[in-house]
Amino acid sequence: MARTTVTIKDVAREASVSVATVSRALNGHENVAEGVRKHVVEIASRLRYQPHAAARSLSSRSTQTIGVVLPDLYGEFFSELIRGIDVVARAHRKHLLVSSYHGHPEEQGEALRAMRGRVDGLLVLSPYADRPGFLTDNLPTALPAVLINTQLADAAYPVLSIDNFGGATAMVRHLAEAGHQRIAFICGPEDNFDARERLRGYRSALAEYLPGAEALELPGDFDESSGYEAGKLILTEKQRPDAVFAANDMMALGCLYAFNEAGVKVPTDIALAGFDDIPLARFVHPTLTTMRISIAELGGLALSRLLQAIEADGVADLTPHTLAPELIVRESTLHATRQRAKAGDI
Amino acid sequence: MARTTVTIKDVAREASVSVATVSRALNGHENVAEGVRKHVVEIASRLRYQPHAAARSLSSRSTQTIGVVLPDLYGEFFSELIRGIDVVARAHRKHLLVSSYHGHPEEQGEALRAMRGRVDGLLVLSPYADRPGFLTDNLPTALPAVLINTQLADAAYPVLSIDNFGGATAMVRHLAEAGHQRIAFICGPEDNFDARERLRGYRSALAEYLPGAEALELPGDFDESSGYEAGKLILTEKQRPDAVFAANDMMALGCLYAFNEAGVKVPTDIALAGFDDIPLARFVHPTLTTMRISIAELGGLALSRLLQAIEADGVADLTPHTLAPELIVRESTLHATRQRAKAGDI
DNA sequence: CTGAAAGCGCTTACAG
DNA sequence: CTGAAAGCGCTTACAG
Repeated sequence: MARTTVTIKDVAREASVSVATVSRALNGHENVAEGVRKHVVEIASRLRYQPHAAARSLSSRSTQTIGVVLPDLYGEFFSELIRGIDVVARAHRKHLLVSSYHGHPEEQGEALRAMRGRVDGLLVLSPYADRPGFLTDNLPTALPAVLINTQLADAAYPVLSIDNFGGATAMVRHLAEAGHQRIAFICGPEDNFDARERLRGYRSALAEYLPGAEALELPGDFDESSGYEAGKLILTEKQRPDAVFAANDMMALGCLYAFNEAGVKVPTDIALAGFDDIPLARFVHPTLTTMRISIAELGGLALSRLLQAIEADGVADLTPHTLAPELIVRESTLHATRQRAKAGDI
Repeated sequence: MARTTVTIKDVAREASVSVATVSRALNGHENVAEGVRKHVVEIASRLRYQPHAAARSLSSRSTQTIGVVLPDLYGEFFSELIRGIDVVARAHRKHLLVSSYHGHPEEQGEALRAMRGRVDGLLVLSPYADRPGFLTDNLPTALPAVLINTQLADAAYPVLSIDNFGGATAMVRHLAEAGHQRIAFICGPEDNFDARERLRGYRSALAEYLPGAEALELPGDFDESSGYEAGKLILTEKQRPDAVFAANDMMALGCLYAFNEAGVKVPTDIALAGFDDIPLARFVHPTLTTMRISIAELGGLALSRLLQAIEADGVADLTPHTLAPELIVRESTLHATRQRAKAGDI
């Protein structure tokens, strides 16, 4: 295999110059005679020469790639996040090395450590980031990193996140102002930072806007089926809630399905709201009120910040950056008061 | 930055052995005295030594990483595909370098070429794969590759794909057997291989099962909104179809929304079927009849095949492998004849 | 079982 | 503007 591959030496020989000159010519350095440059470029392309990335990385100490370490690669959230990262990466001609670890701290530690020599910086979304020593033990020395949706005791790394707390608060407030008195909440996974923050927002807003109202919290895991189960559970409550706030849209859709099945009308019998504003939120019947968060933007901003840190030779701007979700009112909460849906929705 | 990083030399010095011995000890070679091995391992871990991937790749001629080149990183399909690939990659402790090119042939060519020295093999999903010379011009020499969902004139590379043609045929047959006479089809993007195959299947099955029936093909691009538009268009047909087959579920959902909006009942007034069996297909009302395809499995199989080729030093098994979709009958086509939904659906 | 040395394919001061 | 040489951090025959 190696035999068939052309190296910088082959180009140098063919062009009758030194490998140093080939390197300079191909990398666009100034100090190469124009004629020589052209000649080298031509030979290189004729030979289909492609620099060996590992060799280049080793000597230039730069990989032109960014490591992205996530709990999972699957699902709307990660998919969107990766998309946002990808857009910025492509604009800067960076490669993306992705890694998932599916919830094992050791596995993630390993994933993090294995990044040495592979990437110029790291984007990490980790529920373990706040464990004492986790990051310092596992992040390769001197590798700039930006954390996403993470809580961090000390500001050792830049953190970019969604204001889930504020978003949940705003939704509860919307429901309360619409006249709902008994608002149930379908929780997300307990080990999920966003989910915890949304729950915290629900509780806090309940205390603020509906003092004295009892919290009704149903378990959920962000999947439709858990929303479906929660929906069925809600219908068995002796004192049925008049509104349901699901910690994400997928669960809201599952819940909606349970209501449909039972003949319970949304929003006439009960209001329903989600979180995320996934594309389908506007295609279900009734259309779903939700909080819009721009996951792609989050990913893009995180990478931009990381790129800055890399440029600055590892010196990062540690100011935390928080993205505010936007309330999107649609049909599913439009009963009590006559609010109008936002324009722009189909 | 470089200063703070510990290399194999540091470990060797600290352990009072040669770098060669450190290398052998850490890589689990047999020919190292047990005591020495332990000692070296201990020093290495105390120093938090982590081998530099680029250096290792360069000398061992192996990167332990797989390149995944896709049109896009976003959406249900790619997300699932990456997930399937990820599972197998993790099992084999391979890293994943992902790359998207959003429809530009030149950009994809560049992405492909840039893989030299970064990966041990390539998984590629490309609409340009059948262009003469595209692959040979751009695939780094001697890099094993497996193509996904691609048509290839010559069997130069292994190809793994979904039997979209067969799936579409089966769906049309299902609709025809249920008594539908006039079946409309909402197409996917023209440059999409799966979409073209499904269209081909629709046409072929129409000719076979409903000879004489007129084909009614609506444009679409796999997004909900195009399905919504197609749905509205269908309702304006002077001779309204009694069934609609959308080239994917997302469009079927958009179409369903248009029908709902117009007060047209599914399946009473018109039957509706999709393709893909996305999770939401069973959560809409009515639940959606569709063809289930296991994208994750496709990705996993593709990587397994690639891993084999790499093991075999680039000698690949060129037998094409095709995954058959499975017909999932749900409520949206359950009018004309009294078929029962498959068990296992919520 | 161990070390010295060559080599992987580049880049980059250093001279000229 | 150009080349010879050192070096990036590893691995792996080759001797011993």
